[in-house]
Amino acid sequence: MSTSYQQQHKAGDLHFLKRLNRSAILELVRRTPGLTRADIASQAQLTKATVGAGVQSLLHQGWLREGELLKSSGGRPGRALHLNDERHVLFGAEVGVHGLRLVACTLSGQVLESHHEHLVPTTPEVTAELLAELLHGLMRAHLDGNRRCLGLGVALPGPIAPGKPVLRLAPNLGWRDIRFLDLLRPHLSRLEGTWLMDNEAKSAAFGELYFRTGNIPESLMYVSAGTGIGSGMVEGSHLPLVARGIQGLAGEIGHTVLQPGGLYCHCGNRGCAETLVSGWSIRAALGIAEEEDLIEALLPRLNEPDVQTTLRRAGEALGILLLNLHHTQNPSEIVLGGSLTQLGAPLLSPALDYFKANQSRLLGTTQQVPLRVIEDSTFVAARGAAAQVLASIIHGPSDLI
Amino acid sequence: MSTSYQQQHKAGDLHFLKRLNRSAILELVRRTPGLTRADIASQAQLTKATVGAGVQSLLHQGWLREGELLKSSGGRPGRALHLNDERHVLFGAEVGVHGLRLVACTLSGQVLESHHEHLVPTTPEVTAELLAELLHGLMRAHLDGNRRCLGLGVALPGPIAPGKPVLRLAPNLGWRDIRFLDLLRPHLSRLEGTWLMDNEAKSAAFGELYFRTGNIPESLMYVSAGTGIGSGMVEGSHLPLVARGIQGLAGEIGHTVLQPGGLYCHCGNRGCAETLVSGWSIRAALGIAEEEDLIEALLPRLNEPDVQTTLRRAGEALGILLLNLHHTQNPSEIVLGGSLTQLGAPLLSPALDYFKANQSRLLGTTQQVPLRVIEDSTFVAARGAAAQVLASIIHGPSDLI
DNA sequence: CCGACTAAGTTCAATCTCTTAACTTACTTG
DNA sequence: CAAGTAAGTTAAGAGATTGAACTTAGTCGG
Repeated sequence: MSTSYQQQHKAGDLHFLKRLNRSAILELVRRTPGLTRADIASQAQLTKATVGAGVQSLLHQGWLREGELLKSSGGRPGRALHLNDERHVLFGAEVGVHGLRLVACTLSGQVLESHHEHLVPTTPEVTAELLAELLHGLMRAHLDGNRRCLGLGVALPGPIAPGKPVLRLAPNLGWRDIRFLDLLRPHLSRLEGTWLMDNEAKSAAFGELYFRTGNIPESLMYVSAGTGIGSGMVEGSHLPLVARGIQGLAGEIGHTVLQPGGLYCHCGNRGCAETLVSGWSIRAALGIAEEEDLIEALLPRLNEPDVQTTLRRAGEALGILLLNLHHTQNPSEIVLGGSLTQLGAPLLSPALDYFKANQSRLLGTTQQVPLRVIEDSTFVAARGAAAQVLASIIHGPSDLI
Repeated sequence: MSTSYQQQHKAGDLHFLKRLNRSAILELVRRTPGLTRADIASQAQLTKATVGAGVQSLLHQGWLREGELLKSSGGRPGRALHLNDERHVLFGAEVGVHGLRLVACTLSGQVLESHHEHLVPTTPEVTAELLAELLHGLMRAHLDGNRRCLGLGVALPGPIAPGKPVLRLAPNLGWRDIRFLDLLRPHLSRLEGTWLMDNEAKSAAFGELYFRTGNIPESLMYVSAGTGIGSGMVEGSHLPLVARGIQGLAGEIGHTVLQPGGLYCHCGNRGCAETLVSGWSIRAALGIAEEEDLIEALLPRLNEPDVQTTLRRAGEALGILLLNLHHTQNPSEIVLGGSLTQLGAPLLSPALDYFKANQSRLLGTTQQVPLRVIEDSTFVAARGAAAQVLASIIHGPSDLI
């Protein structure tokens, strides 16, 4: 699992304990807005006195705010506590194959502003400079002296070296071994806080789990179907961890083999999932040029038989892929995003049908794993990267809490 | 991930902190035998005073023992610390399709005694009674008043309901929804400590990672190739967590689809990995009856062309399975066990060759993921279940530390 | 309208754990 | 054999949580 911010703390002192309790309080309110001090005390197994002191300091530092007085249940009514969305800002960005996406968002994950710049990234250096410029615009608008910047997260379309901020490979950008944050830093010296980068599907998965309130799934898998196909798995409701693998290859489901002896993939192997379902394989099957936008080109053609056949076959492969993930990692919830979801039923129905028909074969349960499709996932990864910044501060070694 | 013993502690008091530090000290010595108090202090970021007090209490309770005086490096020589293997005992058992396996082992994972009872389990009740009887033998031999029993772990051949001690399904035993510990308990009232049960591949994976000393891999996947085929994934060197999934289906790689439209599997779906590589599919392909021991039947026939073809095809499927796991979860290390490994090169060479040939395609690195084959994995799962007992005590809410 | 009741939140002395700093122990080196 | 160095111990002090008493702020019933 090993997320970058995971505490190496095997042991701790009193200061560590204090921070642990502060972050536990903050987490409880984050996940269940409107909790009272008394609720926190009973849920976190702390005394009223400790919670009182902790809440006091979190209020003072602008992490929490007091809300309405709750209905009394016979005694003194409790005071609702909420995240204070006014005093901090998180920045998230995604470098995609077809553009840059940026968000500024609050502690609770509310997007203050987003921006989508359509372009085909060229070199890492030029892309970093452009992204920095766009980020400057967001910073000007939201760092007005009232808000403190907590940091920047960048999502990238490829595996990241674990432990090091290095993009190992982005086949669809033609990039390899890029220290993208280092390219960004000279242009953004005034952006303070935590800087991090991650794979886009992993950032997206993290954000989808982390910003949720109420009933939190134990784990969540995000499947990103675009030019390539990748996934991110997040587990643990308290401190969600992202599965990375020793080389950052966890989630490279596009290169799992579904058809032994099948078509050659750009990775050199045969029968990879991406040869069956991916933006590039659909382009290849239908002869759509790189310059054209795949979705725009296909949406008017969905009634054509060859388009339908291609999408149905791709959808069937996607269904198998989803079922294989179910039997390999069995996430509590699957979220399907990426540009291909915009193609709708012709692609998705065969996938969802296969998954639904087969997911309960082993156990014979009626319990179904929820599978949610996000039609517009434009900012999901960028927002997820911002979520990772917040988590790194709440659970990491930072002293802001 | 969510192992049963994972602390729900979101917050803690001073007593919790003390236990955390004690368990950190114990973990450090466990992973690096021969550490001195000074080494622990620097590695755990604690002061000499805290470590001194912690070690004192762990010595007193029989967890640690003082060893030899180390070579001085100019000043007072440090005193080596080791796990005390004399004062505690862990019991582990596995209910397999072809027999019961039991071990008694020490804190450091050393097997004091093991027993393999060849039989085909009948009903859960009868099996539990027999297992209890065999365990009584081990208890008599090793609970001599000098040792305290820390608990019992039972490994079972099927998915376990997460959070509940229920075996959801064991297709090769014909069992379903069995509370095996509840069946065992009436016969073993004198076996004190933590009781737990888990899937055999998950127990095996856990034990292979947990009892290792020195350089610990960040994660480890155990692939169990026997009558069926399953896997277990463990991550995190400090507190290793076992991936289970929301229904306990994580690791059911035998039912990932490798051949769309392929043969029917007993689960009802088509083209599952188990239809290509598993004890039962090899039996089916070669017409070997259930009554015969598969390995004994095949070992003399390895030169026959149809046996070679069958095993080569199965091996190729196993290779694809391993590569898919590499691209889905990317473990730091893969361990291959289960009875089929005894078939040797005819099955394994195609698998290992395919994996080695393809694992570095994406990144183009020279770094290879180590893949180790265990020829005799008889007691791996039982010992792993014992490891899980130890972990549940060191990291769990128990007050023995 | 008012007093009894209940539960939320606060205050403060007590308790517990870690830390700092001085001290003791034990071996190496010249 | 004395100086030097590092391991390990001890005792006073600092800091965080706790428990109990207390204050606050509602509801409920007469």
